[in-house]
Order: sequence, then structure tokens, then C-alpha cells
Amino acid sequence: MIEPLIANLRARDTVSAREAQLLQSIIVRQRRFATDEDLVTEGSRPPYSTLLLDGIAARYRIVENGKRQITALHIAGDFVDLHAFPLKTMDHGIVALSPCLVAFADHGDLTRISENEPHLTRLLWLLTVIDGAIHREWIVAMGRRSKKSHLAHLFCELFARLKVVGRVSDDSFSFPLTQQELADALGISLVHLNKTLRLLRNENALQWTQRTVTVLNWERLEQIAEFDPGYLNLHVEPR
Amino acid sequence: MIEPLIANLRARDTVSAREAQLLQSIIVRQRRFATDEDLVTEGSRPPYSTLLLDGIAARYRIVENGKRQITALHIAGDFVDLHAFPLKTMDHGIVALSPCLVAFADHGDLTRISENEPHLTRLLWLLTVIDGAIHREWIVAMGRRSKKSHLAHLFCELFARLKVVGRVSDDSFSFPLTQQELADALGISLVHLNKTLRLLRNENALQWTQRTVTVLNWERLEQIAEFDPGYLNLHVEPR
DNA sequence: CGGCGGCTTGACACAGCTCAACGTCTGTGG
DNA sequence: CCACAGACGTTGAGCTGTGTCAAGCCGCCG
Repeated sequence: MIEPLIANLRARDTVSAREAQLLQSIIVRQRRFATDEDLVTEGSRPPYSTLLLDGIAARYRIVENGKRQITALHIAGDFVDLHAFPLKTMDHGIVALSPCLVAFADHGDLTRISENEPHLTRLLWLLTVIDGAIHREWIVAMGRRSKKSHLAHLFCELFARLKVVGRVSDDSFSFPLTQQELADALGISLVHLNKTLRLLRNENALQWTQRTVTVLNWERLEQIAEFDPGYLNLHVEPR
Repeated sequence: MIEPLIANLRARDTVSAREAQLLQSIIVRQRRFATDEDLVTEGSRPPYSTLLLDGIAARYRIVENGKRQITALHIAGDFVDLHAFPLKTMDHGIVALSPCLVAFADHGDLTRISENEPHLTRLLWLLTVIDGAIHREWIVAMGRRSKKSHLAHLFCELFARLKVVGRVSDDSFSFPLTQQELADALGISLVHLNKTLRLLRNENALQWTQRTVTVLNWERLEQIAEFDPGYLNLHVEPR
């Protein structure tokens, strides 16, 4: 059941059968959320962390003028609020952008892991710092790339991450977001997002129909995005 | 010598004398860097992490058109590349924006802490997730705030963080950056940064002369920024 | 079949960029 | 101690990117 998490970890380091077993044993209470439902609300202090097993979710903040900024997109295998284990309080909400299947790890159990399983602890720590690396990449894209490049970059990133957890087939992946949600992730208006999408479509770089994205020309997309997957740390080494 | 780090930690949890001592013992080899010198270079794999003891440093990335984006500003007490302990490879550079004094913690010693000191490990983990929280706040500011509000927010954040490590007196702090560097942090052009600064000056919110920032009207600045320091996690609780 | 949510497009306004010129400060060498 | 060079800051003009508003379209679901 926690295969995507194990896939995420095994893309970065070896994980013993015993460690995988241990993780399995503390991730419990499977639950479904509907589209637009909050998995976690801003300001809450959940005594557990949430592992996404299927679907797409987003971390977001609403600012005072009512605008929303999405700060991260999450897919199967992502521990969406693992950072709340050291942090305790959620400084943002997490919403399901599609139907989501999740399971939970109690913070008490995570504390026990941190007391007895140093290697596993470092792997969980690793997951949170990769989140940070992705945040930095988003900052760079928002600040210093064209919107076209930024959008292409986001698709490249999702493609690479979804591949790791086996959610890509025939260069396609399920992507049931609305354009407004994508606009909120890039920090631009809906209208401008729509026009930016057309730029990518005009280059025959990708297609997005029936809630499915198909990469038509990976080289072109990668080049528009100036995409370098290094920040995702997709190579096995001792951590 | 590592007082600012201890101040940072004690603003978030209790740290025993023994733990402080232990940290002290692994943070070694003090060194100075001149302005514009790289503390850490992109792509390197340092076998140690760098604690900033004095000065201001920035994480940055250069994109292909030659533009630079600063993704984080660091001050005394910040472990500027602690995330490279789990990550191993630096996906960005870190540059001194003023003369900097630093010291180093070998990754071997950090591994030993992760094996024997679960609480201290969680505290170090905490520092990296607070970095992540700051990144998210920057994403929100870049995407959904006006530039004036974004700039005010950055000053509010620095003010709050510098206070924790005792670098604020009389509502003033040393801030020897150039306007180009600030522009690179906000992701805007130098000219526009200059004009945005004037907006804050016109409101008598703050003053920035002789490499020193003085907050003239904290309430107004906070209000322009819609600043809520929650994300900095400046309260003591068991982690 | 009708209504609604989401997508698309065009017109226009304005925020932010680039270019270019000029002002100001500081450190250095004569 | 002064003169100067170079780096940094300031300002204006004109152009481009992005936002807002508004209308129309498409496709799905009740």
C-alpha cells in the first residue's frame, strides 16, 4: 500500500526490507478525500503526518485580497505535511485537487523512529529537504524565467516526479486540475495562463486534453524550461 | 562562539547545556569570507555544513539568460547549507553579501548526532524545515503580493529574524546590500526596486542609509506587508 | 434541454522592464 | 588634502508583459 513512498525513497538510497516493513507498520488509517476538500487546514496542529497514496494535492495560502497562491503540488508517494512533525503547527492548508487516497503516520511513531532508526530518520529528513529544493526551484522560476518557461518547467518537474512513482505511461499522465489551479501555482492570472498554455501547444511541446497531459516533444519542453532535474536528487547514494 | 545558533534553537525549544556543549564541540575551523566570495559553490559536495556566525549571505542560482535569483538570505545563527547533510550535493551556490564569519560542522559528526542524539537531530531537522517555511512565504510574496508589499515583507522578516539573534538595536540593523542584490532577491529589476523602495520611504515606514535599515513605523510596515510571523515558529515547544 | 463550470478570446489599462543619462559617495593615488 | 575613477543610486521615456473585464463557447450533468 505504501509502494509509492518506498519508490520515492529507493530512488534516493537503499531501503532495507526491515525499514520498509517498519514504515508500513506505522502508516495507518487509510482515508479518501473528495476534490476541493482540505486534507489539512491552515493553523491546525495535526498529531500525525499525511502520506498521499493517490491523487493530486496542493499546499496553498490565501492572502488578504482573496488571491490564492499554491506553494507546492503533491502526488502519490509524497508525505504532504511531514514538515509538521518538527514544526507542529501548519502554516498553510493542503487541499485535494482530485479525489485523493491518503494514510497517516502518528507523530508519536515518528518520534520513536527518530529515537531508534537513525538511517530511516535521515531518509525522512531527506524528503523534507527535497521539498525545500523544489521550493527554491519554484522561486527561481517565478523570479527569473518567462511564464512560458516557468510553465514548461512545472510540467517537466511533474513528469519526472510522476515517473519515479510509476504514474507515467506512454509519455502521458493524469492531470485533472483546472486552469485556475495551475494559474494559482504559477502566480499569474487565469487569462494569462490560458494564453501561455497556447504558446506551449503552438510549439507542439505538449497536449492537455481530457484531464491528461501528454508530452509530445520532451526535448523541446526541456529546452523551453531549461530543465535540469538535479534538484530532485534522483540518484541512489548513502544518506 | 556559536551563540547565535543556540539563540535560534532556544527561540523554538529548550536546549540542555549538554546539547549546547555537544554542538559547540562539533562546530570547528572558524573562517572569514570577503564580500562577493562564494561560501559554497553550486554542484559541490562539501563534507561539512556551514554555520554563519556573522554577516549576511545569500543562496542563489544563475539562469541561462544570465539573470540571478536569490532564493534565501541568511544571517548570523543560520546553518546555510545544513540541507546538504541529507542532500549531499549543493543545487545552488551561497555567496557572502558582506564580510562573513563562519564555522563548519563535519557531516561525519552530524551523522553521529543523528545516531545518538534524537532530540538534537530533530532540532537540526527543524532548522531545515523552517528554511522551507520561509521559502513558501517567499513564493506567496512573489506570486500574489504587490512588489511594495513583498519588499515590506522581506524587511519585516529580516527584522524579526535578526531580533532573535540580537542583531537589532534601536529598531535598526546593519544591511550592507546593494539595490541590485535586493532586486535579485525579489525577482525584479534594479530600476523597479529603486522605485518600490521610494514608495516605502514616502510612507515613512523605513529608512535605509549608510548600509543600515531603521524601521520608522513598524505598524505601517507590518500592515503594508500583511506580515504574520507565525511561519518563523518563534515560540518554545517540545519538538 | 437547460444551466453551470470551465475554457477561449479580444480590448484595454497598468505594472514592470530596458535603456540611457545623470547624480552621489567613497576609496585611492598624487 | 584634493582630484578623480568607479561603483552605486536615482530618474525619466518608451515599450512589453500581464492583469482585468467582458463576451462567447463548449461540454457535462441533472
